[in-house]
Amino acid sequence: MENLKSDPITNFNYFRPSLAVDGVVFSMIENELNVLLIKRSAIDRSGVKRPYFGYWALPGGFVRSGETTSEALKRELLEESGLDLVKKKIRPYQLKVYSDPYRDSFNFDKTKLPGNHKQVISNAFVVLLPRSYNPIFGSDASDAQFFKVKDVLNKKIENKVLAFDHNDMLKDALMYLNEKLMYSTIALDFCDKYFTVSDIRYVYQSIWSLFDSEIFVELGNFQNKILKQKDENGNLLISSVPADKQQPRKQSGKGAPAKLFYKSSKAVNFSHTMLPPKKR
Amino acid sequence: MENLKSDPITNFNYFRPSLAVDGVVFSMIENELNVLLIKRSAIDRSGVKRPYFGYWALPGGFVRSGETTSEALKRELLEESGLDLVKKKIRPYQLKVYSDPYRDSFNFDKTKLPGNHKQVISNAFVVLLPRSYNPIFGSDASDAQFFKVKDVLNKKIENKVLAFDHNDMLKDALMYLNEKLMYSTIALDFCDKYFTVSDIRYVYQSIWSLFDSEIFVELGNFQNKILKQKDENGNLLISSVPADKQQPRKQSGKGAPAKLFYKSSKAVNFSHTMLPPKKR
DNA sequence: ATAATAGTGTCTATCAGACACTATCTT
DNA sequence: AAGATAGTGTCTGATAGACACTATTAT
Repeated sequence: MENLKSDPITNFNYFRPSLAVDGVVFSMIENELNVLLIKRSAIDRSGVKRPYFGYWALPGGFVRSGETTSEALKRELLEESGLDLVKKKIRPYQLKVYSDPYRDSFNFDKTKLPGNHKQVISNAFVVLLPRSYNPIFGSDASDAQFFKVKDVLNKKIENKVLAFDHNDMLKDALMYLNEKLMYSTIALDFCDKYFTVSDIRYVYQSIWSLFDSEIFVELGNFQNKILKQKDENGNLLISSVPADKQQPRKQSGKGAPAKLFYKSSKAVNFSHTMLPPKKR
Repeated sequence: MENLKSDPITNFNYFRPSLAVDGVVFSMIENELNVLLIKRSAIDRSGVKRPYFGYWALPGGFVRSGETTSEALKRELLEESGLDLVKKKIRPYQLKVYSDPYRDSFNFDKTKLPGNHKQVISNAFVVLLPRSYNPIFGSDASDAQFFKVKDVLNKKIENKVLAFDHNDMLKDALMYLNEKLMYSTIALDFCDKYFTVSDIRYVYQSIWSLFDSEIFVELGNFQNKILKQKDENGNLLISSVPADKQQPRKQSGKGAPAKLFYKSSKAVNFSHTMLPPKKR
């Protein structure tokens, strides 16, 4: 009964679970939504492979004493994948708590008394990386890799599914992202300091496509709308960089070079709606 | 070092915090948003008053072994206030995790080594009660009472503030509610099986008023809009009860009796937007 | 009758979607 | 020149806000 304690007031036994964090780290790579996965490869002292050995999983780990869950996430991401959210000033979004006692089924032994199994409760986060910050992409021999979300959803990964309940976490994170895209300026999290309208448009296009493959975000209408977005004081959401300071194009590609924009400093509390197009 | 454990793989000490739940339970009482609070009155064995003795706090308690956080919340609400979410089929919404090591400052002793203080991590929920389900309201001598949210925000309660970080939880819950009102059909959670359009309108009116006292939800436009809300298959969000089955008015009041409506069974995934009015 | 609430209809400004057209780049 | 992407403008139908007007109740 190692994780049961007696409450001095109630005399009820309450317990101290293992508290974990997991991160659903998204990145736009070549205008497609990708998610960071870590290959599980731990073996314990007695030589036994740990649960879901060889499976891909979301990055994460256990919260330590004196840490917030958000701090734990940042530490684990740095350790497991080299992503430095603090340095890059990237703020993780709290997604949900996953607390089903059976969620870590390998650790759950029904024959034991309550409290004698290891119940792992996880606080999941969503992390959005700006376009240019992708220290992992390319080093293909690594345990940490980005995968196209579409491929993960279609089970086109080793062992088909993710470890534990990480498939649920991914789906919940996508729902979260889909909603936030519509009713906040979170799409700009995927952009660098300077960005083009197309950069934003592809964020919407790629994510909405996951929910409805028919959706097409028309370029003209998107520009018309996004360039006019203002807050209640009339401040524009994005402003174009002065003509003389326009940087050379970032991606060498065909077509005319796009104007560079920057996000208004007031865009934090920017209420804005961008709904998927309805056909007429 | 009672709540430190050694991880067999990493040799890192990780810890097992106390995991709590708290509920921000809202109820529309006389067309105003109210929140359920519990008066803290516990004294421990040695006769010492527990932290924030005499303060009002959100209902909640510790998660037990084998429980999900949501189950713990339901149990605590039943114990502390008699609210039976299971029986009434009311589903709590996960709000956030509060994990600041200093959040329970009375239990935090900076002179002790890390791991030797009691770090309490809480998973907060939002609960919306339907209009007619209010077993507490009226029994004024109780430790559990509903307060007008406006009064709590204006510190018009005993000791002015809530216990712990419950003021933050309340504010976060209001932000959550405000957003969900706009982009989901969550307002109907406050309604009974049969309800009037005014019932819904007052939900919006009272909550939006907390954010902007100028806001006035015009009756005619609200009716025009809400009665036309359809999902992608053309199903109406709410339908009127057939004329012969219209119940007698619930609240005796002035004015014409309102038609009763019911929520479409398909309203769960109903995407709908109801934004606060912009002046013209 | 009067006040209060419920409900419908209409006018108008704004906005979203479709799409034409121009501009600027690479190959 | 051809193809591709960027960006602007216009037409049209839908919608939101303002508000008039009717209906139905209690007092």
